[in-house]
Parts: sequence; C-alpha cells; structure tokens
Amino acid sequence: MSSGPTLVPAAQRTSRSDGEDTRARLLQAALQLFSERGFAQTSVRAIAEAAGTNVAAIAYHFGDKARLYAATFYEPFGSGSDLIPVFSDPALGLEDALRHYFAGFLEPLKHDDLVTQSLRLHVREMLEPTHVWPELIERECRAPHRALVQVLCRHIPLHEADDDVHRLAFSIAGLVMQMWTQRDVLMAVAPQLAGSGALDVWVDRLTGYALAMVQGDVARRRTQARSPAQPASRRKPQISDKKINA
Amino acid sequence: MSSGPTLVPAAQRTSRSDGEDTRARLLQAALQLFSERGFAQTSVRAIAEAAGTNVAAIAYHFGDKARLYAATFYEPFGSGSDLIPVFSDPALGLEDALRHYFAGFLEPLKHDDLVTQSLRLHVREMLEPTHVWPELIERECRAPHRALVQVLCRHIPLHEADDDVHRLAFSIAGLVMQMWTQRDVLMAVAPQLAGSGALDVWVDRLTGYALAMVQGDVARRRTQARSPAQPASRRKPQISDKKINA
DNA sequence: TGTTAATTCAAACGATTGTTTGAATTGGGT
DNA sequence: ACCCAATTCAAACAATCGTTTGAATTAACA
Repeated sequence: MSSGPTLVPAAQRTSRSDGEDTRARLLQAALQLFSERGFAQTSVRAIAEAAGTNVAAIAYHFGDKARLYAATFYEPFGSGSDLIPVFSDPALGLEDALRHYFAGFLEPLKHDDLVTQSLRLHVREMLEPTHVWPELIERECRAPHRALVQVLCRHIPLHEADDDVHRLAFSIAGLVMQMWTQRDVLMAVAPQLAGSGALDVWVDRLTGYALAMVQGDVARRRTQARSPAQPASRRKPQISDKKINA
Repeated sequence: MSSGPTLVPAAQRTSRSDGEDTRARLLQAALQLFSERGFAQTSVRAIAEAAGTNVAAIAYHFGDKARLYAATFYEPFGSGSDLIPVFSDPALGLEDALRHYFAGFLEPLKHDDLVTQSLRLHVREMLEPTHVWPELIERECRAPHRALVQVLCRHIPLHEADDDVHRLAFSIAGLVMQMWTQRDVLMAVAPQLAGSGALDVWVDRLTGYALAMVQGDVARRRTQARSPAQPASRRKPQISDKKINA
C-alpha cells in the first residue's frame, strides 16, 4: 500500500530535503501543463518527465492525478479573489475602480509566470468544470462577482442588487474573459492588438466600455422608472423570429 | 485495404439506402458528442454506439476520427457567418443592427438542436483550436468580425476601420461569447438569469450595453481629437504596478 | 438464381492511459 | 557502523484509446 506523505511529528521533520523538492517540482510542472492543455489531455507521465522524476512520485506525494490537480488549486499561486481588495476599495471612484479591475486581471497576461498559469487554470475550470469546480465556485466565481456587484451598487446608486446589476457585472466580467480566452481569435482578426504591448490601451478602452455600460444602464433605469410600463424584469423581444431565421 | 465510400458512377447509385443512413446518423451523433465534450474527450466507440452502429463504420464512411470531426464542420448545420446578412443590413439603424446581432446569436441558446450544437462546436473550436481551426478562421472569425466592424464604421461614422473599432467589435463579440461559454458561472452567481426564459431580456440589455460602448467611444474620439496629446494608439497606464501587486 | 459490390460487424492490434508493485537508494538517528 | 524510515525508480498492471482486419450480411443486377 502507498502510505503517501506520511504524517511524521514535526520534530523529526529533518529528513532528506529532496522530498519536498520533487513535490514542489511536480506541483509546478503540473500547474504549467494543466493550465496549457487541461486536466484530461495532460498525462501523468508528461508531468513526471517535466518535473524530472518518475510517475510513481505522483502517487507517492499526491495519491493520484485528480488530487495532484486539486493541489494545484489549493497551493496559493494566485487567484482572482486576490484582486477583490484592489478594485473594491470604497474610496475609489467608479472609473478608478473599473480601471483597477481590468488592470488587475489583464496584467498577468503580460507574463507567463506562476500567477498567470494559476489564473489560466481557474479560467479553464470556468470554461470546462472538472471535479474541483464545486469547491471553486464560491472563491473564484461568487466572491469576485459579489464584490463587483457591490462596487456597482455603490455608484449607481442602488440599495440592494437587482437582476440588472448582476447582468452588468456578468457582462463586465465577460470583457475580461474575452481577453483571457480569445487571444487566438484576436490574433486572427487584429494581430496588432494581441501583443503584450497593446494591453495597456486595452485596459484603458475596457474601462471606458464598462463605464459607458454602467452609465447607459443608469439612464435606462431613469427612463423606465418614468414609464411604469411592463414589469421591469420581463420585456418582449422586439424583432420577429421570421426575420432572424430568414 | 479499406476503399472508403468508393466513387461509383452516379448512374448506378441505387444501392442499399442504409449506407447514407448510418453516415448521417454518425454525423449527427458526432456533432452532439463533439459539441458537448470536445474532440479529444469523445471516443469513436461512444459515437458509434450513439449512432447505433459499429466503430468500423466510422473508418468506412469517414476514414478516421479526425476526418469525421472535420465533416461535422463542413456539413451545413449552421454557422455564425449565416447571421452576417441579418445584422449587417445597411438599412438598419445602429441599435436595430446590434439587436439583430445579439438576438441572432442568443436565440439558438434557447433550444438544443442541430444549429445549437453546430454553433457550440464552433465556439469550442475558438476556445481550443484543433486541426480544423486554420480552415475556420476566415469563415467563422474574420468574416463576422469584419461585418460587425463595417456596421460600426457606418454608424460612428468612420471612413476606414482603425484599432479602436476592432477593439469595439471584439468586445461586443465578447458579450456573446460570455453567454455561450459561461452559463455554468451565470448559474452559480445568478441562477434566475440563466434560464432560457431570461434570454429575451438579455438581448435587450446586451443591445443597450453595446450601444453605450459605441456611443462612449464616439465621445472619447471627440475629446481626444480636441487634445492632440499623445499618438492615439498608445497611452501609458494610469495606475502604478505597486498598487496592483500589493 | 447466382454474382457482385456495398455495407456492417465482432474481434484483434498496438499504443497510451492511470495506477500499483517491489526493489533500490538515500541520509539522519541510535 | 548499523538501522530504519523516507524517498525514488523501473517494471508491470488493467483499462481504454484509434485503427485495422476479415468474414458475414445485404440488395441490386445478370
């Protein structure tokens, strides 16, 4: 039986230091390969080779492939929720808050370090959830979304979040996701905008887009409040399906 | 040797009709499974079973798995470029054009038919390109993007596309991609907005967002034209990295 | 009715997958 | 110097992958 990284009393924790070393190398190699190719398409042999060790070392240090994958999420290499305090500072104006939001999420795209790989892994998990997804929802999804919703509520202003604020926050997050997931497409349609050097202007423009979206929604709320009309959460489509399917 | 679907003179093309039948069933089963799980994670045995036939039938009708996958792209089940004439009609105002754009791309999300699966397959190919990607770039990426850029240029107005129009078009497309790729996330943060019934309001809001983005960019162009300042395609970031990495 | 080509299928092939095994190696503690 | 637990490794395991094979089945044509 494989005893795994046996729990020895911390007192005699002076054994051969190579142990923690290969564990760390495995973790880093796994993070890189998983973030590049995904869980299913990354073989344990490829990870072991990249880490300069043997496949059995994975079973020894982590148990199996699934737990190694989970470990890459729980080792604090970097996370989207780390950025919450950066953009949700109540002292910031709306434009500055949005600018910090985009700058924080796009800045890792310039490099290819542990933080970038960790975020890419999280993005991949949002696109194609695996067995760790249920435990990531709160920290990587709900928490950043809630923080952005609060920022928006503070500046709209709005006492409590409604559906339209959620739609705004979700769509603003979509601008970030587009940059993270569609770089191949951007390279195909406008390669001059896909380089790392273009990212600063992107932060500037996305901030402008998000700001306009929010202000536009504020205006819509005003005009809709004036005309009681239909229940606000439901409006009939304004184009016929006939024209769409033509 | 396997002769494949041998090219017989169309005159005597009256043989057993079951041939084309299983080919069609394989194609439909492949489309469904590929669009749900992706190329690598879909086994030929699963496809054959779903089509009610044998693995060897795939080799017989399509040669191999890669060519079956490619076939699901070339059989005209539905494509993003089909929607180009719907939203790029010069008679439409900007708001109507954008509304048709979003309505056309979101409407398939209500169903789960061949069109939906085909579009989902194309979306998946944008997220994780396979061997068919090079031949899809033009029809599924560049063409719709170019059409949207033209619509924007017509209404800004602008004689020829510049980087900022490309950024606008790419970001507007991002609003659609968000709806296609992040439904799990939406279900986690605002489940009441993730159902099929909520899509009509989504079309309305996304139209508003895109309209505000365009109008905001027009305003930015005016103020930037007034102050010659720095070369328009390059602006320095306005927040320090120190604060970001804090 | 017998022939022929198109089509389908069960079975097997080699390669790769994740996992397990048992022996070899290492280095600190008695 | 010896011992022992921690660590590493080559090898083998069963399962699954995409593909190939060769025989069985079918239906049109002579």
